[in-house]
Amino acid sequence: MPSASNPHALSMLVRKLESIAHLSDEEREAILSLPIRVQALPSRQDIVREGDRPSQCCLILDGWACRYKIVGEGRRQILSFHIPGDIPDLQSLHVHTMDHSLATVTKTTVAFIPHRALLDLTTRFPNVAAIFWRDTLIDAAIFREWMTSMGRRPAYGRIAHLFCEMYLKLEAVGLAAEHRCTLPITQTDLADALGLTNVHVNRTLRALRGDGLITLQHNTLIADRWDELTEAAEFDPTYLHLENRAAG
Amino acid sequence: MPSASNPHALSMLVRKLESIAHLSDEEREAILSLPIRVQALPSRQDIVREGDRPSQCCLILDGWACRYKIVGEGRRQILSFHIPGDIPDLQSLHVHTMDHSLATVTKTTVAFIPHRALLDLTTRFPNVAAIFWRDTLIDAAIFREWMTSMGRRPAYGRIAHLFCEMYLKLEAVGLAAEHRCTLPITQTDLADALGLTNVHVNRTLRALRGDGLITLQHNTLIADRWDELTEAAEFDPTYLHLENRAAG
DNA sequence: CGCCGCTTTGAGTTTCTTCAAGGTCCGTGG
DNA sequence: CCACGGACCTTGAAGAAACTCAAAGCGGCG
Repeated sequence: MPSASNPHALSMLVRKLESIAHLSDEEREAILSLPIRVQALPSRQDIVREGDRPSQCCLILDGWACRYKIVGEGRRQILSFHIPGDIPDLQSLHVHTMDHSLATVTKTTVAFIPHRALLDLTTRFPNVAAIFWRDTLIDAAIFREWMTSMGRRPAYGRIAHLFCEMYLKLEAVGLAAEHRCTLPITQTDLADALGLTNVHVNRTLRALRGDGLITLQHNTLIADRWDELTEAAEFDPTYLHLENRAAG
Repeated sequence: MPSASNPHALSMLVRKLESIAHLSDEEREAILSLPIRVQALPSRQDIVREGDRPSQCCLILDGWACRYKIVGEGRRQILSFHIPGDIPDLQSLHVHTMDHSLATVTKTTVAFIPHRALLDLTTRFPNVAAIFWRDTLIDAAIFREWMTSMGRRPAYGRIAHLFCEMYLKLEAVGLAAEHRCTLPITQTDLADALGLTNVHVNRTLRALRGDGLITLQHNTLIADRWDELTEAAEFDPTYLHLENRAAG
């Protein structure tokens, strides 16, 4: 269902950017008038593949996506999860060959924005360029935290840490509150994101539930004891650099 | 030993940037005339610490540095290694609070460049801004590859992969050739970078040596069988995005 | 109702860790 | 010149965390 220009779609991007930096009225207007092509995608579908040289970026409007790499025979590493407001392949503006793939996790609505329009925007508004740059830097900060989790946290804390992170990211764009959020991913996704197996994730989730830290059913996560969850995760939100919490 | 402006120092930065993008003469000149303060540091010394809000960036001129986080009691995760030409804290230009620390590995010479001078440079030369942005994006690509290693490669391939990466990074700035390079890090550093213990790294190195893939002594790494090493690592250099190999 | 994808559980195995003790190398000081 | 100390490397033995393989249970959707 292509759409020439849908202000509601781009307002998701504005909200995301305002969760990490300040936008002037003029900048907000310029972003809202970016040309987009809206598209609905089924779950589990590749959007961009490793080796591609895309000429557009992909803004998530609804649903979840993930970046991943495949190594060896069928071993998958999920590199990040993406929620509405994210542009998971923003790096393709300046790094032309994809070194990983991007796929939907759930049924997803995305908006494609031509590189040309984004580059033009960054030329006219250097401050918007800086904010996009900042967004990719926060992306990198999250990678660093995931590396730390995979290298130095046991499964229990690793899962807890991811839950804390996803909750705060969703909250920052107004998609979660009261320590409750949707988590539309399978245990196998979780395992591939955390460097574990689905079996071990299953057993560790049971431990988290047994300790009363979380409730997780029907794709809904409830952090019943947020403080204990962050403690188990050794979670410090600094790395998310959410300097301006978005209003709900 | 402060120095008002040392063209030799900044030529290391120019060489690094030219290994990932093209610079015009004017841009090169502007970079070479950045104000710097050169400083010699001993090994194992913090340069910037988690929580700091630096007002300058740090260019490595000689020696190695690393970024790291400490979690829990004394568990360390090394996030990246840095070699001459790198600006490991370039992200501090737009992400003001450090979410990790930066330290020397060996005796190191660094050049500090004020944020103000770098921001001014990026304002005057948007293309230089794009190249700096690109550099931080390649940084992120390397994080993704490390995540993939830690999540989905066993110790043997993980070590092999790091060796391939460091060799190519050194080669790209003219600091290595013929599958031989310096590797001035301890087995404990290696362990902390790869999410292993020093004991296990030691045993796995023995296996790599025993298989004839590498020679490693006196801080010198020789990839005796480069092709088998890359194969063991499932190494694909795409993620380094070395589009313009620097001449030696 | 039945299928398919996802979750759960069990049993046995591997990889990696922990703890502990020697060994080697090298710089420093007597 | 040699003894000493400290940092780093090496090795052994035991144990824990996580994996593999396999099967059964659950649940939502067509």
